[in-house]
Amino acid sequence: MAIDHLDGRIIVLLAREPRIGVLEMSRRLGVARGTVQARMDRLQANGVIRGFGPEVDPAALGYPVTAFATLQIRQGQGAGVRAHLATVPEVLELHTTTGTGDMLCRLVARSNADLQRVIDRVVGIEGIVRASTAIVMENPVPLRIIPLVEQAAEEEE
Amino acid sequence: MAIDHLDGRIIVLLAREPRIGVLEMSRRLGVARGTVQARMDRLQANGVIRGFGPEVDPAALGYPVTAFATLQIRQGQGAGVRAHLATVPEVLELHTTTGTGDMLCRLVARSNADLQRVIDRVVGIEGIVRASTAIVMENPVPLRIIPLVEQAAEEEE
DNA sequence: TATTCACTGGGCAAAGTGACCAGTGGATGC
DNA sequence: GCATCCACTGGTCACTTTGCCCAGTGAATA
Repeated sequence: MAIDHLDGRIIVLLAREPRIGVLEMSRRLGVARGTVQARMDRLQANGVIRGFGPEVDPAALGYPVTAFATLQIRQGQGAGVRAHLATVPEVLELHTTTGTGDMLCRLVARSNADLQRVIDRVVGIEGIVRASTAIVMENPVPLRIIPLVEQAAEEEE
Repeated sequence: MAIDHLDGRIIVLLAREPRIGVLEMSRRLGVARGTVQARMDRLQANGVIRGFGPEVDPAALGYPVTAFATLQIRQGQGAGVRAHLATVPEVLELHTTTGTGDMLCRLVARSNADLQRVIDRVVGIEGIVRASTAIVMENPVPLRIIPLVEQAAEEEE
């Protein structure tokens, strides 16, 4: 789906001040309220904006340790491993990737010691051949989308 | 920060129906409006809820390819590399991890072919010794937080 | 030329918001 | 035992925003 400049400004504005209302947005952007409303409906209908869920900080919840685990899966065991990992709350994200039948998952834990428990639970299923874990120290670029939105909006001018 | 059962229910409710208002939440949860309001203020003040930014789907924006790149950095060049990667819109996320002075970054691209351009741009700076990239095929567990919130809430009953 | 489409600017009732208030019950400290 | 603190309740208030409607305009398209 193509995004124009106004769409881009709407998304960026939403990202910067999420609690802003449609009326206030229309004032800031200098367009009619109905326009903003229609654009937002379209963006959501097209799946560009998936939702407005609360961004929860795992660290504030007591899970300050983040790690990425690369898993090597035995042929044909992928489905079982996926289902297993989905049941572990500390698995925040799971991807299957190219390479030697690998998966990559994002984990959190209460401490470095606790991470051992999480990993034990993660690998506690048939089908995982090998797991290698990298603990996150810093997060210089937290998950972001604004630069990409701006680029996408410019390309459709 | 400790989270109790009511906090947990508030977050889960918000995650499921993000556009819900304080009044409607208080009705669903069976508590007074002021209580929900006070809890939300506290959750945000404590950083548990970071915000309510729109969740934008890169695929819908025209970037359907996701990849993770592991970068090996030459000693002492970390700062420069970080700054460089922050300027690349396709870099959605960057972590420094344990291991041999490594970084892990999440990339998106318009196609597999376009990924080459993105990677060239990523590694186009002094200080990156080696980059290995894994392309994401499936995403069986998209970034989620609800199970963790529920676990954290139960532990504080 | 006729039609379609996005946008404007306006108006309406209904609902939600932020801000208050007094009252209640439980836990804590003296 | 008693006073104090705190979170919660249930209510009010003025104000703003929402969702929904409308007719009119200008640009692009058939």
